Amino acid sequence: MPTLDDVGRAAGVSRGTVSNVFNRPELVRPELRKRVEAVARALGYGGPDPKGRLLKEGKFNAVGFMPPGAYSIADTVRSPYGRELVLGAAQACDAAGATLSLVNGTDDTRIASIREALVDGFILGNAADIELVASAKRRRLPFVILDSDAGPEVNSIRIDGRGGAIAAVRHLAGLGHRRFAILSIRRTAGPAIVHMPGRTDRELLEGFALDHERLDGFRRALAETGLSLDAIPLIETTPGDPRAGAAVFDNCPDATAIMTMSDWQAITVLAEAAKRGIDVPGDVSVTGFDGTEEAARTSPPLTTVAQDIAGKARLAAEMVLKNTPPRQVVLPVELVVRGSTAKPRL
Amino acid sequence: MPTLDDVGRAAGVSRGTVSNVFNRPELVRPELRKRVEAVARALGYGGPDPKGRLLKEGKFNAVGFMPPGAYSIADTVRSPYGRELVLGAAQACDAAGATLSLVNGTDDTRIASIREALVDGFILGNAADIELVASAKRRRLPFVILDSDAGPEVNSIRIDGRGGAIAAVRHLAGLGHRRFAILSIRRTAGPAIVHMPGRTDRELLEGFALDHERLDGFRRALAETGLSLDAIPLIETTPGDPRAGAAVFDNCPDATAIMTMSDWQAITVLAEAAKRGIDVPGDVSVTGFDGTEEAARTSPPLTTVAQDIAGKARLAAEMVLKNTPPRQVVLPVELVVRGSTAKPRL
DNA sequence: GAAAATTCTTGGAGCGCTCCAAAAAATCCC
DNA sequence: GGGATTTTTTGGAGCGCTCCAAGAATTTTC
Repeated sequence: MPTLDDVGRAAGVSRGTVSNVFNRPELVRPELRKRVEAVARALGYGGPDPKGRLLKEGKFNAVGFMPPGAYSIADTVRSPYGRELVLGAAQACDAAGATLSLVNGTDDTRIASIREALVDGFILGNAADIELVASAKRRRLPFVILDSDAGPEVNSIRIDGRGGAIAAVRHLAGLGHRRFAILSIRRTAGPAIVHMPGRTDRELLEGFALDHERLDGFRRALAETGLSLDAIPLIETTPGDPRAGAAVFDNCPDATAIMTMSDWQAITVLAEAAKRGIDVPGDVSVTGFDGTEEAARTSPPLTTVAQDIAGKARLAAEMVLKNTPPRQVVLPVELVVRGSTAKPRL
Repeated sequence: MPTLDDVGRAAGVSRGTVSNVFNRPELVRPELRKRVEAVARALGYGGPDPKGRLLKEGKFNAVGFMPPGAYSIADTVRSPYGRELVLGAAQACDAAGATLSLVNGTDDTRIASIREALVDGFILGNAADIELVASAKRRRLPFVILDSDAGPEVNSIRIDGRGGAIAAVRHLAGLGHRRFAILSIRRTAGPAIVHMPGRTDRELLEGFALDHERLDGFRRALAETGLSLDAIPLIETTPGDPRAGAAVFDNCPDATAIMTMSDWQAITVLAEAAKRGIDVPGDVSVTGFDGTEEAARTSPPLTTVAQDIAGKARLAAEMVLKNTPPRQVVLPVELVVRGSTAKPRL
C-alpha cells in the first residue's frame, strides 16, 4: 500500500505537496496537481490513510456504545428497548456527523474493549459492573452511564424507576386490584427465579440498580393500600425469555394484576395468556415498562410505564460528544393507560 | 494527557519499559513494575493510547456499515429490514470480537465518510451510487455491496428478487387472482408516485436494481397467466410511508391482490385495510417481501417472500473481516404463505 | 572469582500523516 | 533589470506507540 512519500517520490515532489493535493488542492499549481493526481492513480494510491491523520488530530469522531449488562450487540439490536437505545444514539451521531461504534464485549473482554476502543467516549448501557466504570474512568474519556448512578463525578442518565413503579401500582390498586404478581428482570442468563410469598427479605437475586429501585417503588405503593410486598410472588426472568409468561401463570394463578419491568416481558405474558385462554384484562391485568412501540400494538394494547428511550440515548450521545461537565440526569416516566388493565372481575 | 514517555521520565525508566509494564508485565522485574505502575497512577496515565498502537498495527478491527440509499443510521435501525441487517452484521462482529461502526452519511458526506472511516472494510447497504462504489474501491479496503451487483471485481450479496416476485405472482394467480396492484419502493424521499395502467413504458421512476429486478419478475410471471404488467397500477412509496396503504386503496379499488416489495409496506396496507373495513384476505389479498418478524405477527399474518436478512449481513461482515477474494453471492428467497392471501371473492 | 548464561532495560526506527516556518519559484512594479 | 511581493513547494518535527537488536545488570556455573 503506497504512502504519501511513495507518491511524492514517484512524482518528483515532496510528501507535503502530495498531502496538499489531497487536502488543500487550491494550494497547488493546477498542472502540478494534475501530474501528482495522475501518479497517485497510477500507483493505486487512494488518498491519505486516516490512520496517519488520526494520530495527529487525536479525535476519532466516534461514540462507543457498550450494551447493558451481559448482553451482546446482537441482543441489544434485537430487543425493543435496546433497539430504541441504539436508535437514539444513532440520531445524535447522525446529527453530529459522528460514527456510532457498537463495541463488542463478552464478559471477560469488556474491560479490554473499553481500553482499546477507537472512540472519543462511551455510552455504557448499564454499568452494573464497578470494574467497567473504573476502566472507563481510567481511559479518561467522557462516558455516560445509563440507568444507574455512579456518583457525582460520573455522567449518568436514569429514569425515575421508583416513580414509574408507584404509578403502576396506584393505577391498578385504584382499579380495585389486591392480588398482584411481579415480574422482574433477571440480568444474567438462566431460567426463571421464583420467590413465593412469605419471605421477608424481599430482594432480587439478580438485578440492576434500576430493578431494585422499581421493586422499592412497588413496595412503597403497595404499602399505601395496606399490602405488603412480602405477600406477593416475585419472579425474575431474562427480558426475552419466552417462558416468562408460563412462569407467571404457573406460579401465580390467583393474581389479578401482573406488573412487569419491561414491555418485552409483558408481551410474553400476553402471548401466554392468549394461549391459555386467559382473558386480558378480563381475568388479569398486565402492565409493561418502557413504552416501546411494540407495546402499543399488542392486543390488547399494553398499559405501560413509558420513558423516552431514544431521547435518553440521544442525550447520552450528546453528552459524550460535547464532553460536558459531569451531571446526573433523572428523566421522568409516564404511565400510559391502554387496554391491558381494567377492574378485576368480582 | 500524559504519554508513555512522560511516565517513563517521571519513573526514571525508559518508554520501552513503561510499555512493557502495560503490555507484557511478565518481562519487567516486579518491584520496578510496581514502581512504574504507581507513577502512572499518580500521573493519571490510563494505559497506552490505542491511537499510537493503531498506527503501528494498522488494523482497526472494525467493520463499517453504511445504510442503504439515502437512509440514515436511525432510519435503518428503525426499519424492520434495516434492523435485521444491523443485527446480522452485529452477530458476525460479536463472533469475531470486532466493532461494528455505523457510518454516518448524508448524501453529500457519504463519499467523505468512506474515505475517512476508521474501519477495515465496509458493508454498503445498497450502493445504487456508482460514485460510492468508486470511492470504496479507491480506499482499497474490502467491501461488500448488498442487494446490487457491481461486477465481478466487487463483492456483492443479493437475493433472488426476480424469483421471489415470480413466486408471489404464481401463488396469487394460482388462487385465482387476476386484478393486481403493485406497491414498489420509492428510494428517495417524497410522496407516493402513482403510475396508472395504460402506459407501456412500465418502469420505476425511483428504484434500486433490486426493485427493477422484482418488477421484472412480476412482469414475467404475470405474462404466464396472460396478464400484462402494463394493465396493472404501479405505485412507488417510501418504505415507512404510513400513507402507502391509502395510496393503494384510493387508486386501485378493483384490485383483489396487492403485491408489495417490503413487509413494512404490506403492514401499512393491512393497517389501512383494517381502518377502511376492507377484509384481508376476504376482499383483498396482500403479500409482503423480506420475511421480517413483524410479518408473522400482523393480523392476519402476512404471506411474504422471505429472505435471511440477518444471514445476508452476517455473511457480508464475514467477507469483510476475512477479506475473501471477490465473489457475487445470490441468496435464495422462499415464499411463506400465511393468512393474508386467499382465493378472491367471486 | 571470573566467565558464561540469563534476565532486564534501553532507545532508535518506524508506522502515515499534518502542520508550519522557511526556502524556492514565479510574478509584479517602477 | 532588479528588488519587492506573492505564490508554491519543501522537509523537519511531532503525534504515541510497538518492536527489536543491543547493551546493562544480575544470576549461575565451575
